Amino acid sequence: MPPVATSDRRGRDGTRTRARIEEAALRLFAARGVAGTSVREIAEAVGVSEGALYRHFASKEELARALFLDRYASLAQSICEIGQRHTELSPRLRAVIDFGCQLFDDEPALFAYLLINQHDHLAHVPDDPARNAVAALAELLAGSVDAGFELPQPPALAAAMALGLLVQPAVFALYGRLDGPLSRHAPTITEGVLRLLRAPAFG
Amino acid sequence: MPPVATSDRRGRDGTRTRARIEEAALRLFAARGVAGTSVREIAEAVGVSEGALYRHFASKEELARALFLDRYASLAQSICEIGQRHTELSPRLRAVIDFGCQLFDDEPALFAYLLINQHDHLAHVPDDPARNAVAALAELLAGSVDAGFELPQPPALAAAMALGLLVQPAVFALYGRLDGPLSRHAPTITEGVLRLLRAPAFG
DNA sequence: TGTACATCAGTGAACGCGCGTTCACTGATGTAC
DNA sequence: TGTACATCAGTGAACGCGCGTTCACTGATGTAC
Repeated sequence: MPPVATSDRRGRDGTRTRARIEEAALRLFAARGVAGTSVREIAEAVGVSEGALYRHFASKEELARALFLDRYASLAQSICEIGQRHTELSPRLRAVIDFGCQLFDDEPALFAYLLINQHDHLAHVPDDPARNAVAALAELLAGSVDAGFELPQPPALAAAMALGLLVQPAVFALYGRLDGPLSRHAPTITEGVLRLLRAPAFG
Repeated sequence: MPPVATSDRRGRDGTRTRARIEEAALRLFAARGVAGTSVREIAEAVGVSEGALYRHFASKEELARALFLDRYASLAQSICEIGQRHTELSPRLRAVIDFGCQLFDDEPALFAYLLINQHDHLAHVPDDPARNAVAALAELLAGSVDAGFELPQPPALAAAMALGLLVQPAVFALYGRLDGPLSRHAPTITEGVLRLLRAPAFG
């Protein structure tokens, strides 16, 4: 019998536990903040001892950071894939805004966690568009300047403003200043970004 | 001799100390976060004992909240005043964006503190435009729909998108993704908001 | 196949440190008469 | 004006609690031969 591959191990494989720790931590961190969540609470939510947590993460802080960097990277990945599926600016924007709104509606805890804790981890995110959602978004814009569009300058400012048109409504939705699922507003947001980036008809 | 008015007391008046505590706390909270700043550090920065701090604030958490609510209210106040100085939408937008950029450049710690800690305190901000900067901004937009403008709907979404055009560039500036003082970009941001809110020439 | 050993996810109790907070006290200033 | 008392900002030492983290141990599973 050939040696069993590592990924096929059942009882001794902690992959599933690690995933459950991440899920519970994400939910608790989003709801009460990292400082407001104790290791005891995470362990209790998962149903393991506190010590078990340290088999998977060196510290609570490392858990919070790994969580942020992982999720942020997979967000970046999704944006890059949108760039591969569409080449022109309009459909790219439509797709990425639809995706962002849907993500917000489907996983509010993930969105809230990324939003609230960006300030603690953003400095540790690489510039690589494959792992950095903002870099991926900037590339999406700069890499597809079609006829009829004239991005505000510098490009980083154009990216910031376009992102703001999506993120700030999400923040409003998070705090109840904006009603309903965010997806409902996706067309208006898309229209707003198009207006922003479109070359004005006049001088 | 008539009794001395309370506000004229010198040695027993803690007003100055309270202000110094707020200044030091704002600076430290902005740099290291509320959880990352101890009461000992604040007291040391001010040059008083830890106990003295509790003459002015019931707890560290109350200090953080009072700081947020006060500063947020005075921001709202400034926006309201802009609404009184200008009646049409264009000059209002220009003035409020100039003001916001200038504030960011002049008091980065204040801006960072409000930005980073909004998620902890926003739920405790009243809806009154005199104390709520976002409500003040919404009023500024909704209360001056001139010819040539047609705000996206609902009004809260228009306010969110307009705010995003200013706040997200500020976030980028904070993390070094956008160069130079924010004021340098104020004209482009203003132009962006105008494009967003202006009725499209077509359909 | 059977036996001895290795690996490692998870346990559970304990540790100790840093934290926010308290409190009896001081001394300067203000008030009453 | 002088004296006795009240007020209150600030002191500094102490407290104790909750926290993140550690560690010797267990037991299920995998490997060698």
